[in-house]
Amino acid sequence: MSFRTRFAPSPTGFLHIGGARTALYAWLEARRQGGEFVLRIEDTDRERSTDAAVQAIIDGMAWLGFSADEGPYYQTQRLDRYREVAQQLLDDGKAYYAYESKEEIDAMREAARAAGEKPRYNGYYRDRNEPYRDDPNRVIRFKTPHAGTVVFEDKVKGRIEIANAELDDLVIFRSDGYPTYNFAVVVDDWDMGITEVIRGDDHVNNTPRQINIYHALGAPVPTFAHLPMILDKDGKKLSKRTNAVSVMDYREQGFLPHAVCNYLVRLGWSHGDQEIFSMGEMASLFDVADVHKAASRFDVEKLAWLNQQYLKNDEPAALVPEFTWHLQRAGIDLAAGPDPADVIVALRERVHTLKEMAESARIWYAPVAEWDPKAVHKHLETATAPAVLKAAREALLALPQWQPEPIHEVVKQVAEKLELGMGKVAQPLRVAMTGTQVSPSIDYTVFLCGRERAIQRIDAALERTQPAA
RNA sequence: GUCCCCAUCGUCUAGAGGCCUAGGACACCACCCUUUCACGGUGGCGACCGGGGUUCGAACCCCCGUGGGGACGCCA
Repeated sequence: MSFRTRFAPSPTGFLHIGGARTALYAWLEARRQGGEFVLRIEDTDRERSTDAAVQAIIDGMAWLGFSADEGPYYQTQRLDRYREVAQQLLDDGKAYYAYESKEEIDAMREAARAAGEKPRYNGYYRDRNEPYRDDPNRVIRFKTPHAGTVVFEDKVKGRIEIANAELDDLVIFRSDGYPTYNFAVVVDDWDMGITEVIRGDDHVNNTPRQINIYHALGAPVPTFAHLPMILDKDGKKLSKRTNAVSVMDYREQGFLPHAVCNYLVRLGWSHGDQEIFSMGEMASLFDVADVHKAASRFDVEKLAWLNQQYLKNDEPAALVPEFTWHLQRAGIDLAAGPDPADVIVALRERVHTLKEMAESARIWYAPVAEWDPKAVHKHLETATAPAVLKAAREALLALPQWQPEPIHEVVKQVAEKLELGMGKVAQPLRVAMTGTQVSPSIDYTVFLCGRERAIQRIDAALERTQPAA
């Protein structure tokens, strides 16, 4: 049978970083195995599910650079099928109706806990064979075997064993007529021919229950791979309050989708000492079976480093669309300045994110916002600055080709002509162009201003110099 | 409380009994490069949770402890 896995989020919010990793791993695994990756929306919780969340999940995946081969399927569109399967279980005597109220069940759990046991349903209606009654508390419960042990070989966790005695008769159909998660997943994964279930390890404890249902249904049991959690920097659960949790938050912060995927794939998995993986390499090298068992912490610093690696090594043109998105977000008028690809070349070694890059780029799209007094004092109010600026102005005006290389020559020639060090020429020019003493290399800084704007800025700077004594 | 799982530098990890004086990466520090800021280069700091076994030999295997996480819903 061909390999099939799936990503099955419940649409109750954005695509968070943990879900993104689960989806990525499942997608990667499907790629390597030459199988399919199915998207299924688990929307049986009608209260919390929204269409907007479904879209957010799909958009998040698309931004990261992958998508489902099949689906999305919606559980709410498969209700008849769940009813049919539940009825079958009822007919086979493998499930039964139960009528306890919430309060009664709470009391049961309380009693079990008081007795030092796991809080469980006591199976009151299990073998009572009472006639069906139309009761508002009516649910369908699954007959979990009393004896025996469920054992499964998890691809990441290894052998996991749980005694059936630890389990109780779980509800598979709620009183509102909707199936519960543990039942719907099994029916879905069976119907959809899923051969490998890849999901978060908060589901390990559900797995034995689900395996019992597979058995009761006579369905083939898929293999399981339970991924450890992602923790925050302090080893705590990722929370909305203190961390960026939505993948789109990472976009907002200026990270490249590719860098996020690369970071995620290295979180709990490795391939020797390799740090940088193209999507293609990931797809051919990644194997869930090699994923770490322990949870790992999210380190934005390393993500930032990875992001810069991509900023530096990607083709600038390939970065332009995402960079443009940030420029626009920063309220920068693209028409008022240079080609974004040139800006990328100038800044990619100096920033870690596209957001920073957009901020730093502002100087070439809008007027100098303010003159740093220290910069002005140190580099403009000097004996040599006026001569430097005048010489540069003249040479730049006459320059046949407005390109970084010739501009660099101009700077060199001015330095030679006035018998000054490069710093004595570059710094005043830099302050003239930017109002600060920090910027990319002087040739690019001038180049990106454009000739007209560069000359204007030199004139403005000249007014701030002190007349040579 | 009960059950399940986990445990190598601050962080991500390599390590599948001798190759380990424990390797790489991020971060940090120093130096070099340099027209600023960076990039880059070189070097440094820095870990096998504790205790028992098994073995000629253990980061790797077993047991106990400790610590951490997860689950115990008519949520998924």
